[in-house]
Amino acid sequence: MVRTPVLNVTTIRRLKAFPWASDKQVERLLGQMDLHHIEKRTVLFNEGVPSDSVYFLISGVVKLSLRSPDEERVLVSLISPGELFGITSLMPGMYRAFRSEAFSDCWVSSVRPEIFVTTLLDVPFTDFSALMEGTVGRWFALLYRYTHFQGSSLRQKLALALLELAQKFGIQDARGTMLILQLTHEDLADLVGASRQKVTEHMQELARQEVLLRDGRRLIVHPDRLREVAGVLLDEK
Amino acid sequence: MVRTPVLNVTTIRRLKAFPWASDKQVERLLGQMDLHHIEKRTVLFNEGVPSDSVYFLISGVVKLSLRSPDEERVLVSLISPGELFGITSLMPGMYRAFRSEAFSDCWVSSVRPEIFVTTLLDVPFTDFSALMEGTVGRWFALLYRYTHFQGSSLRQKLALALLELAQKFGIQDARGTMLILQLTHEDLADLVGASRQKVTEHMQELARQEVLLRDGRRLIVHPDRLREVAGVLLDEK
DNA sequence: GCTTTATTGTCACTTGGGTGACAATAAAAG
DNA sequence: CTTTTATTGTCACCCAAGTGACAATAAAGC
Repeated sequence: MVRTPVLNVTTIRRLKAFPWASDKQVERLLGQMDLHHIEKRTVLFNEGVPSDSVYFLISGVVKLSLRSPDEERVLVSLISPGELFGITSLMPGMYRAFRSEAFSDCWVSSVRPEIFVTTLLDVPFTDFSALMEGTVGRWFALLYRYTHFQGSSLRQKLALALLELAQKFGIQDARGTMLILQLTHEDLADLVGASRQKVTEHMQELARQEVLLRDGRRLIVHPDRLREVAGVLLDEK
Repeated sequence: MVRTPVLNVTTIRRLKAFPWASDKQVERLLGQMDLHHIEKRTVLFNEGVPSDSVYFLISGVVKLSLRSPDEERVLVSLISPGELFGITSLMPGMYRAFRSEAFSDCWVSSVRPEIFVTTLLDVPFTDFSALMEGTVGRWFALLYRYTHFQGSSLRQKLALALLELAQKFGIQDARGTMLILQLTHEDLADLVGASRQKVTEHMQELARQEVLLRDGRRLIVHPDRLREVAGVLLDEK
């Protein structure tokens, strides 16, 4: 039989979680948190599902992962006791980017993000959430790209990088999405961590397959075909 | 001569920045923001310096980069007009993780993070800042690792990953920092995006060089030597 | 303890992408 | 327009890391 851990202010302090919060705030938060025992290998949430809870790890280890284009699993991070995770739920309308599963037997607690924020910070959740999206949302997009670089070929990395550029710098054009940016192959190489020469080769290959085309030194890309090449079944905004 | 852009509520709305904020809030914020013209290739801030301002890009393109172990530049991201950047300043005591420089001629505006937060969200900056650190701080650490993976050898990636694990799961031991975690070489391979076999080879090499040692299936590492191997001149917390 | 299963160690072979070198263009600068 | 400089294209060669295959250990289960 497993002994249920005590979840009180002392426990929280020992785990060095929320060091800035007052005892009163922590107590109020604890009153709203539930407690689950999760057996090793159990999946807490999968990538793609709506983000509706913040999780707090009390004991054990939680693993965050995603699947790469070749069906391999990329281990993104291991969560240690005292850490919060699943924090995409602090931004509006987000979906889980990673799968989380118990790496060992765990005790986990969860809260609705609105309660988490309003308890620890005296501010409406929607305001906080919107500010988060406007600020750290970009970091998250970056993290998304970099984690998906793992286990991808140069070709796929290029497609992924161009996709991000298209979202940021693209304007609609009769022939596709035009990037209003003067990018050299060297810039692209620095972006995906490759050599200039190989980028040239792959860009030509992509042009030959009509995934993109060059108008002088401007690029026109086809986001849907890029998505196909990137091999990531991403439905993210 | 360059024409100074008008920075008013209409401009902000056109750039689709802070869509959640009221006209009044935006106006108050604008009153506190300054305006700079930055010429192409000018460095706004370098990695390692204290983060003390939030930046807002009005026009042009800003480039975020870092230098890899082999002195190459990794292009982390290109910022488009309407985006905020330099947001590590929203967390306490942070240093710039990336260099930011003008990729083209730019108009940039900056504010002190305290003013930014208190204007857009009615909450003390220290509270907000602490909550940010406790939540998205982890994302940032991840982003840090992944961006530094670029242009690193497997050996360096392993060192970097082990360093992160030591921070999370390490306890002091007479022989170094012991990881209280049962990690297989396959787990490590998934973490750094490599094959199991090569990880085995490199781990042996690292053990031979006394960067780490194995006690049964537990790892004991030397963070300072790992840092050396990682080749990243990181002084981060 | 003994058997089964998971993990580690080792090696030969293949391959994607790095490197250097140089030609062919295309932009800038004058 | 012409010269200079930056960018793109192409190739041969090399190397780090992936792959498959199997032996050697070490844990875990019984």
